Amino acid sequence: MNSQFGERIRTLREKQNLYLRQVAPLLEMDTAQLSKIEKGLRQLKREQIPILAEILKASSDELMTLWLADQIYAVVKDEKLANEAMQVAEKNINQTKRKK
Amino acid sequence: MNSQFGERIRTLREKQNLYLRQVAPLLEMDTAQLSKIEKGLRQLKREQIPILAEILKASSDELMTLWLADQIYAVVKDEKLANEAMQVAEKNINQTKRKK
DNA sequence: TTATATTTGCCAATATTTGACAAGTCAATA
DNA sequence: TATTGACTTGTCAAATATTGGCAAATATAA
Repeated sequence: MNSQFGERIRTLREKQNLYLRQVAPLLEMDTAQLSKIEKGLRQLKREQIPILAEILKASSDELMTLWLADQIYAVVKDEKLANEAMQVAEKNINQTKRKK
Repeated sequence: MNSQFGERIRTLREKQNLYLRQVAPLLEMDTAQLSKIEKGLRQLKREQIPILAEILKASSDELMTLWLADQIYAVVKDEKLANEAMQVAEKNINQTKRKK
């Protein structure tokens, strides 16, 4: 639970008036799995994000951002040093980028 | 490779003039494993961080922060949306904190 | 060469995540 | 209250990923 990505794709799906039963097969899974994904109990595969974005007529970048944010959140939730760790990580990312 | 945590504990170990062979048994592992951890090829278990901090006479919080930063980095490295995702995640963390 | 420290490669053991299915809840409505 | 449709939940084997342990390789110094 507590999944930004899951909440977002549920909202988008409902906005498109689509049922789980309609969307799930397009992602080659059953409704139970997609239901769990929307509730944050399972992870959508990274490479399926663009596919789902198209189905839901949404921005792939937006969904990818939320999906990544969920992964990060899973690492640091309940950590008292979460913010410090994020700062260090952010620095590393931007340094790596600069080197390219 | 590319592990802040690993680099740091190697530096600390060398500063204490300790060999892998001396430290590894205190963590109940062999030198090969600890070597890989220092090179970022394996992860130290989260619960072993305080133990290692004591051995190296270092700050447990500092090591924990670097360890967490490595986990975050593993998620977002190579992601063009890394920074956006970090911002979203950071917001979630601080909202969760506030609710407590 | 020998000795010591570290590294690397391999693979079985262990742990984690996923896929698939069945059974369950819930709400609407006949 | 029985039925239907949408969604949810639980279970568990299968698929994946990670780790532990060992042996061999490398490196450096004497």
